[in-house]
Amino acid sequence: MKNLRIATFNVNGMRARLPNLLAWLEREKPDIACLQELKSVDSAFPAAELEAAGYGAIWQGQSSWNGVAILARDAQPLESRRGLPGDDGDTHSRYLEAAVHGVLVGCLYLPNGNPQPGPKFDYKLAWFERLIAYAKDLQSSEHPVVLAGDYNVVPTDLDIYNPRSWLKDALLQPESRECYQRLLDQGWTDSLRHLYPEDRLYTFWDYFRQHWQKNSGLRIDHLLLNPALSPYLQEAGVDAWVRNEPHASDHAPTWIQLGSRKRR
DNA sequence: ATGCCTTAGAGACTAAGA
Repeated sequence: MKNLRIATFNVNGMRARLPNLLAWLEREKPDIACLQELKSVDSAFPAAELEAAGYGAIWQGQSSWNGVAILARDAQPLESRRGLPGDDGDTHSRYLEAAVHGVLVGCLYLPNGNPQPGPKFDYKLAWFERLIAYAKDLQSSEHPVVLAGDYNVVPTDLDIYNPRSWLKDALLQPESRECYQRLLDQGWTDSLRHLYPEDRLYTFWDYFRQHWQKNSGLRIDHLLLNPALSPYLQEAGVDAWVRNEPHASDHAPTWIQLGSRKRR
């Protein structure tokens, strides 16, 4: 495995965030970037600007909400799937998958699920079940696979500054956490948690109550590796500086560095 | 229970986010 950096970044509006996105790509130069919450239609995707920055892309847009994309540095992602199987009536743009730089990359935007209980929470859990069912074959694949994106799940209380005011939120519900754990139990590696088992690492800080300034964050953007890929995990982190920029998304890019197989 | 803030897209506001 050659050195490869794979990142996931919920941009929260592609149009509003394009300058921030380009500045991040220029500085960090990820080889692969999974984007979520484009909030714009396919025809508005800034393919030319990304091309000029050195990135090929595929995207699945949607007006106003959702939307996912996969960017590849000096390459064109080879699309292998758009949309999860299991519900032909699901119109949300939340899953895109491609072969890039020798890795199969699943880019996902899992439903938020608020308010709960209610139909949105039901949709979240149903979508999660479809992901778990679909991920089973990817997990056992002999090809390297990463499932990267905004999972909208705070896996444990270590992944949030203080759960107290979030106890009724869909991101912390036992059902949401149970789904995430059941996905991991298939044999996926949660990259950041694997490398930093006891650290408080956040990927999202909401716009309210000066949560960024107080580092009141949540870890909800995850990169999951199958056993064919996990031996090559070398480093992982969060580009928190992006969250501190003017006009920032409420998420920061989260990344892994792959390289030669780690000695054990 | 809700605001706190920000986005998109419509239309002078609403829905949604997490």
